[in-house]
Amino acid sequence: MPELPEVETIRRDLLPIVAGRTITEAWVSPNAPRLVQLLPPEEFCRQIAGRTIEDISRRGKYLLFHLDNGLLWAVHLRMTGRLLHETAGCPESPYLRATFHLDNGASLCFVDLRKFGTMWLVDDESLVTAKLGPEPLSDEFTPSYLHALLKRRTAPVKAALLDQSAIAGIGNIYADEALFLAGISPKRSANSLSRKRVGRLHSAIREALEVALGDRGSSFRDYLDPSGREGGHQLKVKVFRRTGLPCYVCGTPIQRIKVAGRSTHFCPKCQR
DNA sequence: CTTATTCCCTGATTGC
DNA sequence: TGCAATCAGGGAATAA
Repeated sequence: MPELPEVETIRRDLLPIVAGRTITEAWVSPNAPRLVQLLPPEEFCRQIAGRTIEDISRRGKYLLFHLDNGLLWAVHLRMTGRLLHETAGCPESPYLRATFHLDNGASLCFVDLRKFGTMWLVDDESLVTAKLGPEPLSDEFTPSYLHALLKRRTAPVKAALLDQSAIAGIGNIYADEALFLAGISPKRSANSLSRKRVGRLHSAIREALEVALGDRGSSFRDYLDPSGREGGHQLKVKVFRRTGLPCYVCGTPIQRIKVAGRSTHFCPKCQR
């Protein structure tokens, strides 16, 4: 599940190898009817062909390719999407959903087992990212912002962290990790946290994301970088998918419960 | 406005 | 062992 650290790793890897490259031909699988949003797939392919990639940015979990005529190619990998860079065409795969051939013979190959991934070709970024909250690693994301946000919510604090309109880019892995680092139970109602605890949570969110970014993200099941390599942070998580294993701090077995409809891992002793 | 639920999709996992 | 039911999960849509 690519979250902010994984998507940012993809962005950083791809930028130097595709910036300045022109997409010579695009193909979308007829077996991926929901992949391309807002445009018929044929029209999407026709419009993106001939465009040069000038830059790549990221907003939350969205990867944004800036094209030479001002159009934006936005990609969301959702659960199982991968954007692979191949130097000699896309290998056969039953899960290959779209291909983008470049003018140097390389290709970007969109592979997505579960077909939840989506992409857009738009002239206005806000058509895709308008509802997103601030970037958690930006100056805009302050302890005061987080405090005000949590104060008006009665849902569990984890639900607030997963809400992309509140904070952009946190998913199930880093919500659990941040709450462990902050020593806060994922079940706690968001508005019950003191300002001091919110301050700790703010730092913990940044810590969890920055360390994971340094490890090139986490590969629990599906995530691979553009070269097909795994990230490294799955080996360092404190609670995520460590159900029954001892907490690194106190030795108490890590518990798994459902919060906000998502499996949630936490230490019942360290997180109150 | 917020919150809870359902749906999409398919391989992996669980349960009888 | 075998096969069916359930799970996993981001986010849109829907309902309350």
